[in-house]
Amino acid sequence: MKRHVLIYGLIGGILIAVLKWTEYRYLVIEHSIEIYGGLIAATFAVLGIWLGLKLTGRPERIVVKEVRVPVPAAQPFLLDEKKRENLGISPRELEILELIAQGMSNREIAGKLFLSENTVKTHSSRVFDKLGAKRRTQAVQLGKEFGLLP
Amino acid sequence: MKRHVLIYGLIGGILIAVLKWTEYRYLVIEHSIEIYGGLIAATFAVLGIWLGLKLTGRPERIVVKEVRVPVPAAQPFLLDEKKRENLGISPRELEILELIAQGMSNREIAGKLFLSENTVKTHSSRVFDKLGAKRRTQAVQLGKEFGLLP
DNA sequence: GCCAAAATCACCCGAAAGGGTGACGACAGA
DNA sequence: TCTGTCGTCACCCTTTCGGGTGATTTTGGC
Repeated sequence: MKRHVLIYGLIGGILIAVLKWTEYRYLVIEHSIEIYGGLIAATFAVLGIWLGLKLTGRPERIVVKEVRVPVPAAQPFLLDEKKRENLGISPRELEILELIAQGMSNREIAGKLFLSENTVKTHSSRVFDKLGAKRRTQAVQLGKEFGLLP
Repeated sequence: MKRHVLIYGLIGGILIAVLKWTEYRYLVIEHSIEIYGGLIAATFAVLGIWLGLKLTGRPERIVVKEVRVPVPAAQPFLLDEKKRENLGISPRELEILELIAQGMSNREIAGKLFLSENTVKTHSSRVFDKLGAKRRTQAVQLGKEFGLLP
């Protein structure tokens, strides 16, 4: 987690240096200040969002205490936290499983979660193993049966 | 978790110090463009972080005690035949899609339906095309949304 | 501060999936 | 009869998956 902040600062510093350098080259042009400011704003906004996403960390999920009460129908789906832990599936792994269930490829998941594709593959492999699935479609099916997916 | 905030603040302070230092060096030459850019950078960084936090914002909500565990509640599921024809999906293609949704591989489907694997692949390719899916997991997801799958 | 679990990433390799094309027979409807 | 759809199958090629192994870094609990 520390690394992200460091990277953030580093990139920020580099950007500042670059901008400063370009500043001297293009300052003569009219309205360049606006462009300069816009660039800074955009980059820092993106970086900030990235940092913010990183900082939010793991999605804490709702814990379900099982009490068997018959209910008519129509549930908004509540994650069976107990089942998840029984199967030894980590929150992150479940997160990957959810994205798989939405039909995303490993590469897309990696992009969405700011991960390398290899990491996504590791997570998915583990979750397949824990679910006893051989394919991602099967993992999704099993995940639904186990109450891990809506 | 608080430590990260502290580190971030620390680095922020260092950055501010550095900026201030450079400010003193160049203030006399170029009129406070650094301050301008720095301010923009800072505000947008903060804004971005805030946005990032808001986007995925959940400050560790936990625990729902005594949750009603829903009983099946008998949702019959009726195939949306109209939708199927709208999409131009043939019955056979839907049959393959259903087996895909159950997590079966092309080979397994071929075995179950006494078909060649190639045939299964053609059917699945066609159904993916008609659904606008690139992957079988996505096809399953879309199939459910379209009311073609339970 | 140490330890275990979790998360991250890399590399290799074989299997599975998917895209594209072409083909052929059956069958229904014009 | 002709045409269009459906179902069937083949071949080639690229991409994606999944298994296996090993490694480092974070994190949380004690």
